[in-house]
Amino acid sequence: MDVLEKILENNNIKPTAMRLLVLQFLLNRKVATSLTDVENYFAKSDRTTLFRTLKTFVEKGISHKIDDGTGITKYALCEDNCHCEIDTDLHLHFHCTKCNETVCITEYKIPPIHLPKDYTAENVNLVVKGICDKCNSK
Amino acid sequence: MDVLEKILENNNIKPTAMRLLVLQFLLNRKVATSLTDVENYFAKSDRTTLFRTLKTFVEKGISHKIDDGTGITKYALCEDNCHCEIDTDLHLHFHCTKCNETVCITEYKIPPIHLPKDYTAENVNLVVKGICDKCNSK
DNA sequence: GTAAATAATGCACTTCCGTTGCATAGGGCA
DNA sequence: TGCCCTATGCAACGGAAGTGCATTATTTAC
Repeated sequence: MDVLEKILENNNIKPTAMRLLVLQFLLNRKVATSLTDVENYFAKSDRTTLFRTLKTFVEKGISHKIDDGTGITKYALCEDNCHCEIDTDLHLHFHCTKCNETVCITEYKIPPIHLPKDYTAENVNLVVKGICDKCNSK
Repeated sequence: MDVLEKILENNNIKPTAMRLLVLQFLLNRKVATSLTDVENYFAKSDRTTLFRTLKTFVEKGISHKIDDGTGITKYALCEDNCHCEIDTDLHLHFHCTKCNETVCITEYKIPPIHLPKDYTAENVNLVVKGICDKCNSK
């Protein structure tokens, strides 16, 4: 059986043609992807379908939403060693203001956050903006 | 001269009636404020004017934009001991998922962020979601 | 003081993105 | 084959940010 199909079925997602294509697209991209990105790539398909496909991926846990401060929701598949889908994990995302791409940086961990008394943390979103490695080496 | 006027004039903002009112409103609120919040409070005024007032405040440096992950842009005046308007400062914002309010937490600093090679950080946005002190003590 | 210039305000409208409702198509199963 | 459930596609909605332009207010020049 196809690797892509396996990924979907392992997460209780019926492997339709569209979903396999979107999954492959996300796998090939190393950066966080917006609905519009997917939409532009699959010009033939409907936005709603793609929207719901991404939503399904998030709900089933093979992808996670990223809020990188641009106001546009991004999606990224978690790598094997990335546990971004777990609420208690600390997400570190880097948004390059030059190429406008957002990447999930998994190799550097976020130090624990200290909060004032009586505050309870459920989720942490850390977005660093700046220039990415590719743009810096140009 | 009025304190409010002084604040505006010190930052090269012409102190119009509307701006003074918005400034006062922001001063009284201890939490981050969205355009809609201001709009609802000043029902008589036009949204565009309020939008541009907030924009002016940000441009002139007496307020800063907050992206708390709700998708709605918030604004907050910096307190005297808060340097949120400077790019190099590390912003820590707390969004309560119960009362839906976002506050600027200035008393706890963010540890320095380590990035992979060739990444340059210009700005850091850290949003912690959870339950705030008020909601926790209810 | 009047006129011209500049800035602020208000209204209308646009755009963008996320989202939902509903009808249709497709695939699995009795 | 026929039924059912899910996925898909089309249309439309809604919220929020933002823009263009005419009007009003305020400052500046004469």
